[in-house]
Amino acid sequence: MLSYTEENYLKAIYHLSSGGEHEVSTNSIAESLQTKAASVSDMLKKLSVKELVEYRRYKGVNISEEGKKEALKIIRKHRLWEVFLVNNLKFNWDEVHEVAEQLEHIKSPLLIKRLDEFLGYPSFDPHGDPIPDEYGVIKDKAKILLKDLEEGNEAIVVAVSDDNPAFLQYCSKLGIKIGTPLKAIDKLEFDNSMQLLLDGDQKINVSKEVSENIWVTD
Amino acid sequence: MLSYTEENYLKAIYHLSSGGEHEVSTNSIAESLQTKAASVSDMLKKLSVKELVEYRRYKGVNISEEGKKEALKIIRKHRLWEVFLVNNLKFNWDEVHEVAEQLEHIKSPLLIKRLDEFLGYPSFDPHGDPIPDEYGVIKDKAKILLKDLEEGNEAIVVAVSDDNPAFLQYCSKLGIKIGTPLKAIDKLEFDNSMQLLLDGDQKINVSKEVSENIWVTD
DNA sequence: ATATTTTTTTAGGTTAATCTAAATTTATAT
DNA sequence: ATATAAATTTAGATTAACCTAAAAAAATAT
Repeated sequence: MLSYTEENYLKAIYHLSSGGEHEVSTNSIAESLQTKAASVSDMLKKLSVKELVEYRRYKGVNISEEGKKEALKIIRKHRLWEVFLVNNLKFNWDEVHEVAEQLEHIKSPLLIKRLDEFLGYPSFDPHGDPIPDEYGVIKDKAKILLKDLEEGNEAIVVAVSDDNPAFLQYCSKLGIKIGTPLKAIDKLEFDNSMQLLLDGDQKINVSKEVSENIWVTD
Repeated sequence: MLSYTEENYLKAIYHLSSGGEHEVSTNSIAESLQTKAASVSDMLKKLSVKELVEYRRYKGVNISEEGKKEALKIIRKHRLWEVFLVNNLKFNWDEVHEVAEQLEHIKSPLLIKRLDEFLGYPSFDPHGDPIPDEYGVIKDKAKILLKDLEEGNEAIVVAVSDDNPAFLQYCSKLGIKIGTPLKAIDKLEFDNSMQLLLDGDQKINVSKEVSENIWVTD
């Protein structure tokens, strides 16, 4: 049985490795979990003994297949709960992350099976992130970062970063949500901001920070 | 902010004192939480410093007003989640306690407000226990233990103990649920068992253990 | 009333998860 | 190629929650 803390480490490692493809550094884990590198070193040894990661001192870690399976279980729970909070409990999309961070650790396979059923087997959470199925399989849409959308091209918003409430509130204010059609009018060199046409009528300017946290279909 | 453990202690003390009326002994807390008396002594000192209980060495504890408030918040959450699990996720009444023991510790006032709303402001959980309102006020029905129902008297099942799945499964098997009408036909001296007429047609015999875990309206 | 039993507390230790500071390894820059 | 910087690990503490064993207090039984 994994502890709350072990689950959080696995989730962080999974995300930092973009699903297990890359090696992850001790410092990046520490930063992501708001803790110290020394604490991470300790935990990596522990996860390594449990064969959830492959760890060589000073060389970073790779998540193992078993570790990935565990991470995906937690991510599945997190995203299903987010759907519940938004669809059924009328939470705004900026209010769900923190609560889902708690709910994702509830241990009950039956609960998740029934919640999934209750929600109608959703494929995406309120921020456009794909929900792994019960076997951990993710069926995601092809997407690119808004900042990489070329000038003149049109696209549709399919996902946004989920962990910064202020960012999500700002998106709402701008009128950006999942499904919003937009066009890249102009990209400004000096500050890397972008001019966008939203919904075919509204012209807005978004900073680099914003365009790096929104994904669109090409 | 209370820890998971502190919350469990407060809840146990509240229940053992039947809502703050009685003094609670160290040993009874230890037994109820499946831990050792030494651990309880430590925790009581801690809760006492936080003024959640009034504690005098060797004299047991009384829960304070503040402690009672916290306990009721947790009990409210526990019971609301049980309603959700049974009404919406189709859990059986014997499957909800363990999961609710986890869910009750989720910290989000908005979540509970919205859950309550979503559920239609229920007053009782699936085992007939009253759900404290947002101010901690409990409106319970008058009820007596089935074992105290006098021979010849009729009554209706209004509550059952919630924490033993095997007991709840047995009740289901016997046909005992909330709302079941019954009549005390006979009380047997030698083993303290009772003969009951269920739903006006079915004759069953229940042990002392069973009749001490069912409440009825007199 | 005193001895015995029971209950409770204290003393001292363990484990998981954290930390700081120092040591070590790896990476980078001249 | 070697010095410096950066990243990482180790060493050693700390805290919360637990434990066992011994001591102390309270309850009980003769």
